[in-house]
This record gives sequence, C-alpha cells and structure tokens, in this order.
Amino acid sequence: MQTTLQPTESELEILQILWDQGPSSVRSINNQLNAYREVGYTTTLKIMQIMTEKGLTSRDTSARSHIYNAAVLESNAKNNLLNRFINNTFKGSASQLVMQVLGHDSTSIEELEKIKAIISNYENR
Amino acid sequence: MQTTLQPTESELEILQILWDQGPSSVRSINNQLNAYREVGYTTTLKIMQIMTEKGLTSRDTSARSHIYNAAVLESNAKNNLLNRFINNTFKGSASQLVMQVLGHDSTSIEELEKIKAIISNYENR
DNA sequence: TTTTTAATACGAATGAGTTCGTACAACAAT
DNA sequence: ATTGTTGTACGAACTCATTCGTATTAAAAA
Repeated sequence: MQTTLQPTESELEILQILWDQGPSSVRSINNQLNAYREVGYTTTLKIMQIMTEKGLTSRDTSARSHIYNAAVLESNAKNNLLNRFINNTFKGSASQLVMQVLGHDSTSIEELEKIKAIISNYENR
Repeated sequence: MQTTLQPTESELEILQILWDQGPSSVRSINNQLNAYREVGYTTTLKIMQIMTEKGLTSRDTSARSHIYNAAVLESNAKNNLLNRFINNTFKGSASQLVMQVLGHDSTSIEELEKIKAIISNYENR
C-alpha cells in the first residue's frame, strides 16, 4: 500500500464511494456518479481499470461482472492529499490553513461548532 | 476581480511570490522559482502571460522589462482553492478537514500549538 | 439455437497545463 | 557600427487526466 499514491479528482470520487459502500461493480459506481453528474459507463470503467493498475483499487474478476474495492486507506489517501494541499496553498503551514477555514465565508455555523468541539476535545486528552 | 478564478499549481506558486514581494519582473520571479526547482525562463514568462490573459495578474508594459502584479486577493484566491479542496476531499465538511489536520502525522507540535491558540482566540470573540 | 443485452478491453481523441525552442526587438558594450 | 545580451511573443510538443467509440465476449431471453 503505497502512501505516496495521489488519486486524481475522478479517482477520488470513485474511492469515496468504495470507502463508503465497500466492494462494488462498475455499474453500481457509475449509477451513483450519474446521480449528480453525467458520465459514460465506459469512462467509469476505464478509470477504475487505471486505478487498479496504479494500485488504488483491487478487483475480483471471478464473476463476469468484476467487483472492485479500495486498496488504499481513506485516512492515508486523505493525509497525502491534505499534505500536498497545505504545501501548495499554505506554504506547508497547517495553522494557516485552519485560520483560513475559520475566516471562510462559506463555513457554516454548524461546521464551526463542530470544529470547536473537535478542538476542545483534542485539548482535553 | 473574478472570485471563481482558480489558479493552477504553477500559477499559485507565482502568485505567492507576487503576494509576498509585490510587483516583480519575470526575471525576478524566475530566479526565485529556480531557488527550489528548475524551470526555464520562457516557461515562467509564458505562464505569467497566460495569467495576465486570465486576469490573475496585471502588468505594466511601459518599460522594456514588464512588471507584473497580482490581480487577485490572496484571501480570495485561497478561499476558492480551499472550498474546492473541501468539496473534493471532505465532501464539503470543513470540520472533517480540521479533524484530519489534527490527526495528521506530519503536523508538527508547533503547528498544533498555533492551531490551539487560533481556536481559543476565535472562541473568545 | 438465435437474438438481444450487458459486461470488459482497448485504442484514440480531446483538453488543460506545462515546457521550451525559435524568432524577433531593444538595449548595452565594444 | 557591429556584436552580444536580455527581453517579449508565439507556436508547437509533451504529459496527464478524462472521455468515449468500437470490438469482443459472456450470459440471458426469445
């Protein structure tokens, strides 16, 4: 399980579904993607084949309809993406990122409450 | 000043230098980029020309060596990038992002201290 | 058995971003 | 005045991600 593998945007979309729902067929993934954006079946298939080549997913080919599963941990993949984002956008400073989140117009009151809860819980360890 | 303009990675690198240092020539930007990665002069020039077309930068062409400046606010640009990142990677949940930051291996103790300070300061408003 | 449906495999087109070579213009140095 | 240096403009190549058309195969339905 390579920790440096960086899924692309489309790949991440698919991984998220696999993380949430477990092993799935291409058909199932494609249906869920189409719930909020149009994408052709063979497009989804192709991306999932590439992901398997890269080691982002694994698959069971014993049945005619192949069943795919995530081959990377959600927390690992997201840590990698987060790391890159902090480096690119906030010069590597996580605190600057948090500051931006708190000053963020589109961060809702509910989200801010949750963040406060997370922090106070974090402090009391 | 379009708020939806999303700079690419290379563009953001250049914007960061402009935000930090103010109006600069291509030569100056290119030198600074080359301090940590190799990139040809005409490559930097080209990207800055594209950025000007897009409205990310403006330039003063009165002298032979053109002087470029950022045409978007740092906070605006970063808010947009942050927004997209939260949507792509954390299903739109800022609190999930913060949780990931706190659980992040490579987040240093110093950064965590800063974050705590930011939060307690934020709460006492 | 023949036809229709549904799946995989694969190649190729497209588009965005990046990179750089080359042409050309302005200025400086000799 | 000629040569070298430094700048801009621009086109083209290259990479990576995405998209989809087409061929082929397997299963199901008629």
